[in-house]
Amino acid sequence: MANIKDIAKLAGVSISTVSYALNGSSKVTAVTAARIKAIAKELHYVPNAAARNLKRQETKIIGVFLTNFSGSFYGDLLQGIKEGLNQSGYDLIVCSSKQSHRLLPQRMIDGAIILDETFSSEELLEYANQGHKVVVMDRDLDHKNINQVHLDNKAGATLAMEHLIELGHRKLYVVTGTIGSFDSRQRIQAVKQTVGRNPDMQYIEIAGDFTKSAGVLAGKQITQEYSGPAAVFCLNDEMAIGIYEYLLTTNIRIGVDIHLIGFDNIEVAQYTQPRLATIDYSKRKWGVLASEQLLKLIAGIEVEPEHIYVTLIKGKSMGAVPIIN
Amino acid sequence: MANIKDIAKLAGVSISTVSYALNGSSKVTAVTAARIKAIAKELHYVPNAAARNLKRQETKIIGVFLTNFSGSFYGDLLQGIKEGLNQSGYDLIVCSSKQSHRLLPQRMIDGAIILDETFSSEELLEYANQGHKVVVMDRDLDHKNINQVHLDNKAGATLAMEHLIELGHRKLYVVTGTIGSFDSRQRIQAVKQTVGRNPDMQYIEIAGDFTKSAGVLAGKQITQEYSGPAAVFCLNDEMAIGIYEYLLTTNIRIGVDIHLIGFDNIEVAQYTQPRLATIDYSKRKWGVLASEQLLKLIAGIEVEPEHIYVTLIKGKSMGAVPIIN
DNA sequence: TTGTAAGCGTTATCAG
DNA sequence: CTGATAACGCTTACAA
Repeated sequence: MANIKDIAKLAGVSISTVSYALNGSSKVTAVTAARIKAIAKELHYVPNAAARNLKRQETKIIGVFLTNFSGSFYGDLLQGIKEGLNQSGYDLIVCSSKQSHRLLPQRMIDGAIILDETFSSEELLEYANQGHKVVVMDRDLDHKNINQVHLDNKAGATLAMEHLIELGHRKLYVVTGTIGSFDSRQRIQAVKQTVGRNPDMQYIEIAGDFTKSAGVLAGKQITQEYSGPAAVFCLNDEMAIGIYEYLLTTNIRIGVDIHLIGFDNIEVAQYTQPRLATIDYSKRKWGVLASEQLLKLIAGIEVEPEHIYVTLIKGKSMGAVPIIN
Repeated sequence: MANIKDIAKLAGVSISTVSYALNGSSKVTAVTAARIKAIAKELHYVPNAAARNLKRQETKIIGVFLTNFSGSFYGDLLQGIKEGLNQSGYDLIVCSSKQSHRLLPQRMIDGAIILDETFSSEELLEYANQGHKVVVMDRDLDHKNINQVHLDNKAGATLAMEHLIELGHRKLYVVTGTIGSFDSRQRIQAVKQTVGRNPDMQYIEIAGDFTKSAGVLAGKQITQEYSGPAAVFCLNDEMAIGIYEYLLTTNIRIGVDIHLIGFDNIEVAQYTQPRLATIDYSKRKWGVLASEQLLKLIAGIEVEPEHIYVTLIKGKSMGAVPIIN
């Protein structure tokens, strides 16, 4: 592990000259700079990040925090974030687990992008109070060191609701997300608004938690109570897949007896048969926007909270109710 | 951003006393320690990682490097790695991109787990030569600072081959992975061995790259050449899904006309209809093992390279060839 | 153009 | 039990 001292000794110059040479300062002759660089290369010199970070008071690393690594959900999102950051010379690291929260307050990263329920909002506000920069994608937080980029949940849920109402559905199950989840709450709120405008609708809420197994459970419950066509709005695709999978084991037909619509348009959604109706949005763009917001926050540029637009994807999993005369 | 100096000033003690107190040394009275801790908490003191890393010459962070973030492939694997590491007080960060390679030589991480084709083996060997600790999961590298944990590719490919031969198949397509991929090469080798033992087999290789779109292309080619039942062994599930998806748009029936088997048992494999036959293994265990190997490497404990065992998962995508008399 | 030296925030050795 | 002080490796005024 060579350091600038070693190089200085070998080159017969002082460490500051080495530092200047390696950082391309014009304060040093082209010849000595070349000589120093040659020696550095030969010694396989790599600057020590800890020392440099300590001096510069920044790491040029941004952390993205996820509740977990599973689910095909995050691929494009992370890709988007990475693109945004790399362009500006920042590196991206992805973290998941309570103990890695420390990376932010300990200043191992210059900022954080949060999509992680294991952070409490109090915790985030405290970090923000200490001057740490944060972008949240999964909650609503007002602080000068926090920016937010949200999905347009209200629009998405409303699109889904209007679609199924248009298809004639009047009996509706809604499988909710984790209690306390921002996205879940916003979606439920929009659902209730739409239901409120359609007084002839029967509305049944099933508590879920965004996981596939919650979907399976919901599927069981719905099957047991089955008494004619019903629409099921799962607040994410993962749970819709759970229901789908469960219904395959019964003789209830999806898109005929039970009608399904999800949210997120995850990859598997297109492989189900019939195709899962769902709400789509650009996960990549969501990520790009989040990274941009964080970089602006770090640079001290003020920004407005932003929204990601959503669209309806129709699928045979959500069919029309036959009109009964 | 309070530091120990601030605390020392407020507590009326020296910085070394503060350091001892905060690190729970017995060299300091319980009362002063308590007083110092109280002040630290009040100031929201958090030790600066850069300074600590610089002094300690370690970061207690391990980096996992992936070629990309997409694909539902990595969830369980990362979960396994994380569990292994967290137990030993290490944090996990996940990286992807050429520029983040720097984290290893710059000593921002104490070691790396590689599942990333963007690292050349030469690059890894150079890091190893500099004393950096690495575990590789995607290649074969012999160095005292590198450990390896591989899938039993040979066994997996052989299982797949024996299965399809047993079902009567004599015409075989193999869709390969990325050229130069260790897993792909090992699997092809096993395939060729089995083919060699069955001289009546017709063997056609289609170059792929482990992506779904490569599968779609392969599907097209196979369809064009179609002249009776054939088995297709895709060297990963992702490509098998590509073929599956393409065949759905044709009137060729999977498991009847074209018989498919993949490798990995990714999540979507169970949603295809008919179910995709594939080779399964515990991705979580693979991760746990990799983290254990890395920690041992760091601790200076010698270990043997390890293998992950694989099993065959049958599926209706791979049916029997009707016996023609 | 190059060298000296201070400082980033910790930890740890050595005196007191 | 507590306090100076050096050291970790680097950057950067300031001096020569």
